[in-house]
Amino acid sequence: MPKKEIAYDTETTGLLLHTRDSMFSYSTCDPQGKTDVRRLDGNYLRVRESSKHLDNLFSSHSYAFVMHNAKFDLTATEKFLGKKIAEDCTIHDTAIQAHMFMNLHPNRRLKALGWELAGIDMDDEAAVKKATRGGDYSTAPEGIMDEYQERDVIRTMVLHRLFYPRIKANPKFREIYQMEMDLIPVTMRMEERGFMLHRGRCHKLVEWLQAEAVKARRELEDIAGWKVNPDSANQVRRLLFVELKLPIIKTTKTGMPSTQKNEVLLELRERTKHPAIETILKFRSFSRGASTIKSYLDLADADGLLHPDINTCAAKTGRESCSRPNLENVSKSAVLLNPYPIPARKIFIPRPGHVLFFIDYAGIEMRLLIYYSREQRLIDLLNVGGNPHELAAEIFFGDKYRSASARRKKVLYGASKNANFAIPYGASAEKVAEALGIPGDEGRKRLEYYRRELPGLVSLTPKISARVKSEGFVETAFGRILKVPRNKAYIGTNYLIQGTAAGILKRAQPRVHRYLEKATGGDARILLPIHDEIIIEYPRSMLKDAKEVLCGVREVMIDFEQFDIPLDVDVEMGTFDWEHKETFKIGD
DNA sequence: AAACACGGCGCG
DNA sequence: AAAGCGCGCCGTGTTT
Repeated sequence: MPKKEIAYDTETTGLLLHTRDSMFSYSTCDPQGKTDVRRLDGNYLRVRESSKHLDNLFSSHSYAFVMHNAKFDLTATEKFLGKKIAEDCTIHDTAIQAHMFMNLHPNRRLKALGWELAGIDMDDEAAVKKATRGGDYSTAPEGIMDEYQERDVIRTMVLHRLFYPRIKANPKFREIYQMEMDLIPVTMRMEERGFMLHRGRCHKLVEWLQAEAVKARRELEDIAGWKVNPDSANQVRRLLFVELKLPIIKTTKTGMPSTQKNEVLLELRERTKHPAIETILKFRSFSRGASTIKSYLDLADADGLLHPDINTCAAKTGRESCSRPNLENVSKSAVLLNPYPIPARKIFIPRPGHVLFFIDYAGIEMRLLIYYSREQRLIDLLNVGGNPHELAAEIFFGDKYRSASARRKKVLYGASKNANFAIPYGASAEKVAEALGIPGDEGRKRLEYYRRELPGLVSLTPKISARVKSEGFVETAFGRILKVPRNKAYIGTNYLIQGTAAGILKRAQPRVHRYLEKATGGDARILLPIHDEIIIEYPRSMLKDAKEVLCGVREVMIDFEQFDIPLDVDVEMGTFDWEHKETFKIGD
């Protein structure tokens, strides 16, 4: 039986649904534009009446719910009703619909789209903001909220009627949209489960970092002779480039001398050895680390669990993002070029009785570059398990590479790998030479030879760029259209690779979720996706089966018929925390 | 007090 | 003309 489409929107006291906030009202709108606003607060009779209505709405299974950011409304509703609903209800998401046609749009908020696409005035939001004055929306006068909520469901229904027919009309779009809808309940279970913090370790680390930051700041003040704030780029500029007269290495987009770490401070440290540089590097790293970890503590629930907001359709390329907190950028203990790394991954631990598994796609970026380049020699190489960077090293350095010592080989291999990534993205001969660590004219020759050997990779960006200039978009292997700014056509290569990798991981997640459900009864669960990897929490009691289970996970992750290159994953296990990983062999 | 732009920085 | 791109979050400093 066809379901009746109904727009649905919830109002909550804030954004942290798994810790402090909750839903206090909701609204609906039918296809004829008839709206209904109901409060879940106030007197007992009203609460009882609305709760019953809400429960019936989701129990009847006769509606298709149209939402803008469905994951949020579904989470709020599940929390309120105290039961799972996401898996069995039919949903639409106008934020995801909008992304499919407007991936470059800077602000896909409901209000903005309603105004731009349907001329619906945004004054209702201003009225609510004014009425609440810093408090949450449950404190606004109900009359003002009624108007606001009515308009929001109308906006949602209008957007749906605008976008959805265009999706329905195109089989590829239908598949992509369905994939996005399938990802929503799976993502909800990750957010709900949460990632556990070791709070004792957090406190210790914060204390140490704060003390170190204070020390570094004092050292800097002694060197400078005034109270320079190392967090102020302006003050650091004055110290380094006016008072100490150090050379300006690069400028910011507004033309000011830059003081950033990788390209400026580390270079200045190398060149001048000035002690001020060291204290700035220390202070910035330690103080940033302290406030980041404090924010983790602040966001954790009573059990020490972090429940991030995983936005499944955030980036212009179709990638996901993560916030409150962002668990995609938790710093590692050691990273090339970082003299003062913060070991933040040590404070993330598996739940008691569990271990972590990290499953990441092996070399997916290079594999996709090769796939899109149509360079048959490299496609064949991947299919026999060869290493494209090894081949690149032989092309660049020939016998000099083959007969080098193991130590020297490593250096040449690393350089070749860098150049091998630079070239398909359109690097100039100068940049290739720089990557290889050889003079410019020599680089030109090597690149010429590389072009004769592997023309596909060299012409990849020029080809994509020409296409972007004429069409304004790239199309991934899954048929997703990604608009690319025409005045920066060369970034099309990046959009294509990043967007395709995102499509792979997004399709993998529901498969892995279902597989783990079947194989472990849901005892092993996905905690988080991070662009080309997923983190799984796995019960120790089932470790004897882990090899087999992870083989199954691998199978479903690499099963994509649209590619004529093979995909593969690397598996690591963390018994202690997110930092300490060891290779986990699943092969025979 | 709140909103914004900017520079800076972590990850993939 | 070009080794690239994508995020979220922090603190500073200014504007409203």
